[in-house]
Amino acid sequence: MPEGHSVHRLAKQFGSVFAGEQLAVSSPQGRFAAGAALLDGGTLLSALAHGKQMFLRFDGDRVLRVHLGLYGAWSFGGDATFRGASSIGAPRRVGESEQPTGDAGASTYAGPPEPVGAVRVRLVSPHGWADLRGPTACEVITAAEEQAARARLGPDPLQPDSDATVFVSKVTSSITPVGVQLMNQAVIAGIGNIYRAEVLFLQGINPWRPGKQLRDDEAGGIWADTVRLMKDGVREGRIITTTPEARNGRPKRSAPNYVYKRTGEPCRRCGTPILTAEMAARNVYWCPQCQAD
DNA sequence: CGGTTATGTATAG
DNA sequence: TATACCTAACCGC
Repeated sequence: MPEGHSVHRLAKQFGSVFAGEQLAVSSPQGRFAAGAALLDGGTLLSALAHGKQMFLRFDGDRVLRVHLGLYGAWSFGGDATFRGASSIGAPRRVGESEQPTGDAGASTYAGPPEPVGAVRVRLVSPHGWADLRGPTACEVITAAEEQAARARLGPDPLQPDSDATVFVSKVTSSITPVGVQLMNQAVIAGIGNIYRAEVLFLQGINPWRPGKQLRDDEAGGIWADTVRLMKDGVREGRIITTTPEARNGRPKRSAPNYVYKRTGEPCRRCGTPILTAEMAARNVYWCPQCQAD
């Protein structure tokens, strides 16, 4: 998926283009017909991202909980109030940016297009539309259930009131490798496979090191760098972790990351070939020199 | 056109 | 640890 930064961009977008609007909700694909009927005609009050989950709060104690999973994505279109709205979700290539959607920001908006492909949910306001494809989770819950779902998540580096000490104490109290813990959404909410690899490289920490062997300041460094990287991700709409110097003058898209998906290629800092291994069913990447342990 | 791949998670065993 | 979920782009034939 789409790591946490994408979900925060989505929540912002829903808040700016749909909040306060009455929405027609449907499920062109049919798999969400019952849930769509519950929401149809409701007014969107607010949108919130916590980690990789998004909560769209409607009036009448109705909340649409969406988790994009590995392949989910939203696309948008509409009149001038939708200017800048992009398709946000699972990119298909490393470093890919969000794609402008068909008629987002059109000066003459004539309503939503015929649904293309498997559209699980379609939201339509007087000003535009949003289509959701391929989510892992998509359900209508209550505000109380939203609170319960959020209580199962760890602190989100992108929420200003998140408590870094909660993350630090969790990660340092378990012998589980730090690279496994960073993918555990109950430890820190929003990190995915790219941020895991990149933040551990930047902090010079081997993914296999047990959490208990991290000093508090090392865990705090992981948190602080994750906040920085994910804020950059929200701003850019892509995960760019390399500095211009590390890219050696090359464009961001050709060298966006230090280690992610660079198996066998030379480390951008020391030239040592990047290693990869399976860790908790996902590929982890690291530089054996810069992240000796 | 079929096989592969993906920034994720839940569940079974 | 393995598999299911179930979408779309990409690649090789």
